[in-house]
Amino acid sequence: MPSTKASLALGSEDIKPDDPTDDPSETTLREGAEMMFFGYRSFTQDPDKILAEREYGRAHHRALHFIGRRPGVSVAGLLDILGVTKQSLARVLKPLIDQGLVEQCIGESDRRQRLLYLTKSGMAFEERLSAPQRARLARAFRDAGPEAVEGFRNVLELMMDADERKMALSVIAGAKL
Amino acid sequence: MPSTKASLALGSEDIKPDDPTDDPSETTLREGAEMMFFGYRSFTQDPDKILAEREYGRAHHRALHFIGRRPGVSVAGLLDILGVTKQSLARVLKPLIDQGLVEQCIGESDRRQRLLYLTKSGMAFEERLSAPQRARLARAFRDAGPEAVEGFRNVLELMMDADERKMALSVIAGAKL
DNA sequence: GTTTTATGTCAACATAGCTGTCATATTTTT
DNA sequence: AAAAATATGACAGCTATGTTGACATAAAAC
Repeated sequence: MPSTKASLALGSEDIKPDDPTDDPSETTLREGAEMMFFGYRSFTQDPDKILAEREYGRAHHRALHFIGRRPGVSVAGLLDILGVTKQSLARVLKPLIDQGLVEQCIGESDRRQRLLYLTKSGMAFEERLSAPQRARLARAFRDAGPEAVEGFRNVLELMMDADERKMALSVIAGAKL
Repeated sequence: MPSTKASLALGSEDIKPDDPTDDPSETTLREGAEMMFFGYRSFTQDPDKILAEREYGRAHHRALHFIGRRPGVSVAGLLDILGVTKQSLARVLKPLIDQGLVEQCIGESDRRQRLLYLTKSGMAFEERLSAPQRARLARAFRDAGPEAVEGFRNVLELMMDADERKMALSVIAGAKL
């Protein structure tokens, strides 16, 4: 059984050798899936703690984040990004508006639209939520090195279906939807 | 403004140059956080569809996965891995036991313990859930290449706090908790 | 002027996390 | 042997976040 690459795992499902030119081994895949689970849990834990102080949840952070990223996004645009239903978003958006973190402006070209912006305090709260998360990411990126970051990014990008990838990359790049 | 590295992003928060010897830029961090969000959503979508056929959810998949990974794990051990409360786990575990996917055996050394195992049909269903997820991961890993996979793994690992990392790696390696 | 679109809202439901309390069986400690 | 600690199971009740379907309104498009 020619295993050319030292593997961290001691698991028993490894039915393929770790030949880099071949498909990834079952062990590599299982490890990857478990890293996704544990890594994502760590990734979200900092803002979750802050959100719990008020009566907000992770969905509020996501809305604040993407409104901050795309000031003037329409409700429909935000629905596309978040991938939830109108009602799920409304339940999150309403308290944010009522409590002065998000502002609605009527669209200029289309007055049916409600374009969304963060207020000053919305920006401040979003910053407070994101700061520890970014610090965590910064530490991981710095310690892993730029090549690892590139690999991390590429794997996540390739994990998406074509449509989803197109949408995600356009959001990340800041292009208009 | 010396930016030595072509960046995908057109965003405006980039206040530091992309010097690999320095801390990651704000743009890199924001892109990384957004990739985590979009990537994780893609990662979970395949099993979610299958789970929805029955009255199961993502939590059932996680329980099946880790019981399959560590046959004979105790309830307390599974609670440590999943990081949820006893009540949250019980609500997930009970239907799985009732419907014959998970089996409980009384511990030999400590008869208070209920050691958990997948039944034949539990293994089959877990396999059915994981197959499309692993296929998605395999495609991403193959297309990104082994170095990217290593970077992906390292970044996720470094994202965890020390305690969490220790636990996660011991689970992934299959060591006893 | 009719139709389509963008948005908001209401009711109702499911999943999945949480806390707190209590019960039971078993092991460990005194 | 009695008491304390542990492992598990089960109850009630709360929150957050997702879902569907129906309906209303305002503005745009035809």
